[in-house]
Amino acid sequence: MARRTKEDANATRSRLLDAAEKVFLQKGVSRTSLSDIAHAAGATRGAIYWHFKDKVDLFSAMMDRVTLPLEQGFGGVESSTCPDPVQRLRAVMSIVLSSVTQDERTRRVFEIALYKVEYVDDLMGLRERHLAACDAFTARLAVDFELAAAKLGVQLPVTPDDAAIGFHAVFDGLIRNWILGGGRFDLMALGVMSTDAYLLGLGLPVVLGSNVKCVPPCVAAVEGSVDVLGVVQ
Amino acid sequence: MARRTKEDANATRSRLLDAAEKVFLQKGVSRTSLSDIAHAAGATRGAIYWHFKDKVDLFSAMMDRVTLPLEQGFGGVESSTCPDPVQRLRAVMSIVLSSVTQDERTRRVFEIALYKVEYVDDLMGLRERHLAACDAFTARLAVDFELAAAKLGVQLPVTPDDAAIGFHAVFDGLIRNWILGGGRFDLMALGVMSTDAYLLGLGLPVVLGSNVKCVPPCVAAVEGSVDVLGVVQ
DNA sequence: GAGTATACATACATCATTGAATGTATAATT
DNA sequence: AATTATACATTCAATGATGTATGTATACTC
Repeated sequence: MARRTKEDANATRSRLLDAAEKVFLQKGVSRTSLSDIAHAAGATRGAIYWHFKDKVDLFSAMMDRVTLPLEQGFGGVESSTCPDPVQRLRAVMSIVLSSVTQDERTRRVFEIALYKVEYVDDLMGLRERHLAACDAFTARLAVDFELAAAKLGVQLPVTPDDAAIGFHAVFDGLIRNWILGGGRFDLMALGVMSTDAYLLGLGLPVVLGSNVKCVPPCVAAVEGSVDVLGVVQ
Repeated sequence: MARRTKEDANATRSRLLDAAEKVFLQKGVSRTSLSDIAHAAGATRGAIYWHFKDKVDLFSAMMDRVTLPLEQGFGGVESSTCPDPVQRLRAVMSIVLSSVTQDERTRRVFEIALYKVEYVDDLMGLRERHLAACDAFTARLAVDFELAAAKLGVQLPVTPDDAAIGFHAVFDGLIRNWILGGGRFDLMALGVMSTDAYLLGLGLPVVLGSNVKCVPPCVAAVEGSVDVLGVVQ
């Protein structure tokens, strides 16, 4: 065929990424050939090799479409908009869960990242990046745990770091099982209850299942909230 | 070569499974060829095709070596040996965590199941089986949550089923992150603390981090304890 | 309006993997 | 002791998948 305008090219790129999402989810990353993706996008492998270096590059771009805006929006819950550290912890959790439940693309990419790809070789870089994001996320959580304990004058039974790891594990596990089961339970409701129970058990005063306050408006728009990669696994 | 004795054949089969574990962990399931495994086992593909139908069959056999004994030993924590439902919940969790931390093979196979395989096509049967085990596991947890609430005369803030899902999510998430990070934190200690905090937050009386009692002797032997598949994801 | 870079499509060569077919030496059976 | 089934090893044909090379039509530059 022929050369398209810049917008056409971008549209093609998006169609390729959309197709990749679809086919990756169906067949798994390793079992889908570039030909599969090209066909699903109504194009040929030529288009893929023009826009991307190889399959790993394509996969990374697909992930970036979801994770980058989420990493960007990490500041959604700032101390300015949400002064109480405990409520901030609850807000962060709520934001992550809503991004998974509300945004279809986020959910699909999560499912791919969780169950349809093997973290080896070329994809190992992704694992490292993920681990780093995970660390940054728990580090941020740890700060709020420490602030909360100090503010309330309570002594946590564990270090802030450990408290953060456990907190992270709660909704990490919930998200995984929610996706595995195809959304068989109310992720938002159970997520709030479970993390509240955890916080309460650590000695932080929360009313079980009470409304999550100080969630910024951006949550309604779902896009862009908090580092979700740090939650995936 | 020539025909071996029955024991020789079984030894070969075991060596093939050992090699599969090793190579799957290194290269991921889809990227390892049967030739890779055969070579690692000091054999040829002929041996593999003799003992197994194909790669999926080999993979299933490898999983069975770990999961079957664990599914078998589900009764490790019976009401006879552990009469208190809350302590039973803690014991079950403790058993699962110790099997992961103590048994090298279990840990390896968990890592493969979590990060080195794609749940698609042929492997979908495994996903279904896993989901069923997961359901059975949470159903059992739910029973103890209900018994605990009744025995203590407390009203849980959630249904027993939801309490079980959350409980499961806690150490499911912990195990995942522990494996991802290569064992960077004390899984046993953090697992006990986190689940205790969760139970306490739900209104069940536990002393945070107290010793887990009524763990049967079989835990020391690690092998065979509880349905771990229901924990994997 | 000629040339060039762009945005792909098509064609090709290479390589790896698979399943099956066949070979074969020996343990078990009689 | 002859036969047979076993436990593999070896060989073969077929299939894709990949990366690259090349073709080509058109948008853009001058």
